[in-house]
Amino acid sequence: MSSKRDTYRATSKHTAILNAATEVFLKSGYLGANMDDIAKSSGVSKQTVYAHFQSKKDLFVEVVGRITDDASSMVHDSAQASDRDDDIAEYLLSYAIRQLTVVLTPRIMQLRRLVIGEVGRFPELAKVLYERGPQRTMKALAGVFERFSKKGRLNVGNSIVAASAFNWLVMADPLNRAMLLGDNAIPDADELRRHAAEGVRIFLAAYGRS
Amino acid sequence: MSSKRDTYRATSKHTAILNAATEVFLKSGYLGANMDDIAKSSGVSKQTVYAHFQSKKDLFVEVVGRITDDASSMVHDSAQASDRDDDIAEYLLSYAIRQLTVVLTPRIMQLRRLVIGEVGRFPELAKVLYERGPQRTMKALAGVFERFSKKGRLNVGNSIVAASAFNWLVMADPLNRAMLLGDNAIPDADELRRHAAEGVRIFLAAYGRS
DNA sequence: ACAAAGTACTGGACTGTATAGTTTATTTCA
DNA sequence: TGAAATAAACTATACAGTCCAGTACTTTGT
Repeated sequence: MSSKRDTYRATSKHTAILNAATEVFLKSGYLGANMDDIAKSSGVSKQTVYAHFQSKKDLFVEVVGRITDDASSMVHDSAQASDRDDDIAEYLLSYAIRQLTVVLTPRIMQLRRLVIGEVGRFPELAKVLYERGPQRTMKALAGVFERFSKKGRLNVGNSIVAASAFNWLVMADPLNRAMLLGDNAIPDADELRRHAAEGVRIFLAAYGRS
Repeated sequence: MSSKRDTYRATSKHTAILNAATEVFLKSGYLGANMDDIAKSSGVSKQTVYAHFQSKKDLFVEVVGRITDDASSMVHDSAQASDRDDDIAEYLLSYAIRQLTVVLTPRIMQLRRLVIGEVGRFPELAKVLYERGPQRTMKALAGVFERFSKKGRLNVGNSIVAASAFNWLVMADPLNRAMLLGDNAIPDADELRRHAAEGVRIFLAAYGRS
């Protein structure tokens, strides 16, 4: 806790450790990872690792927290051009494709697997991943839908319900396939686009106004 | 391999070991589980465990395979009353509720977490889980949809695409919540019914014929 | 029926290895 | 000179898998 900068402990080593630990944990899981490996692969002595992080658990929590944050902002940074009066179908399609493209990467898939496998040991991490992942996405979408709805361009009762429907219409199938079948099951850009388009079509059939 | 019944090795102990191992693996994960615990909790000596199963890996594979099979048949055994000329909405709703009720149990959720966490070490198990889970469901649904479609009561292009859409409209949100937020996030029967109804509504808006 | 022979099982000690975290003596560098 | 870092040895524990000596059960031949 408190501050890692109590004295002049090198920032570069701190991040070197975090980076190495990230790779090791992603590859081997929490129990499978080993602190000697992490130290060696950070180019740092084991003692230094323990100078920067109190324990394996602490290190793991920081690692997962950091990737989760990074991934979350990657998803939500680009584009928020919500209010444009363009074709709604167009808007939803590009939203869907961006979402799919960002989330369906080996790294984020592996993070999900890791966190899900450790729900028992680290329930907090999974909760945070849910909040910064699906939940954050759905809240953002719900806001957009409400605005569209007020302009009479969408017919949405409960905007959160609609957002969840849209989100999972788009994400669920490829996400679940990739989770269980591995990175080879990640669809290519073409398939992604077709899948996203069908999701948009279904959504607009249920919530559209025209 | 070959046969466990080469001689008169007791079936009761075999299943006692499997049952105990199931609990231990579900609770602690693959690496977290420990063969002494499994032996003790089977009421059997460690030597006997190794007489019935060659190694921890073998035992794990059998355990996961067995729960997967059980779960899969639980989902697919009850009801296949497809061709009845009832209300389609009614049919879909009951299908959805049954599916949700069977899958959203702590045991099956924990199995999914376990298998997902071990995709790296045991990719085959995850593949089998996918095939006997979502894939099997979607194939069955696709068959039903095609029949409805031929009778002109549904307007489905690619039946697999439609089946996937329906399946995930119904399953994705509660499944993902429960995966990450734990068993407390499993919705009660009322919530389940409302969620299923909205899924059916969306699906019929896109694929219905009326 | 009965005994001999083989098979299953037990309990516990044992081997070998892995690994989280600590300690110590030494070196680097500001 | 003094904090930060290093390397390497060390502690303590955990655990997969094996070995062994002895007990109990099942089968088979008579």
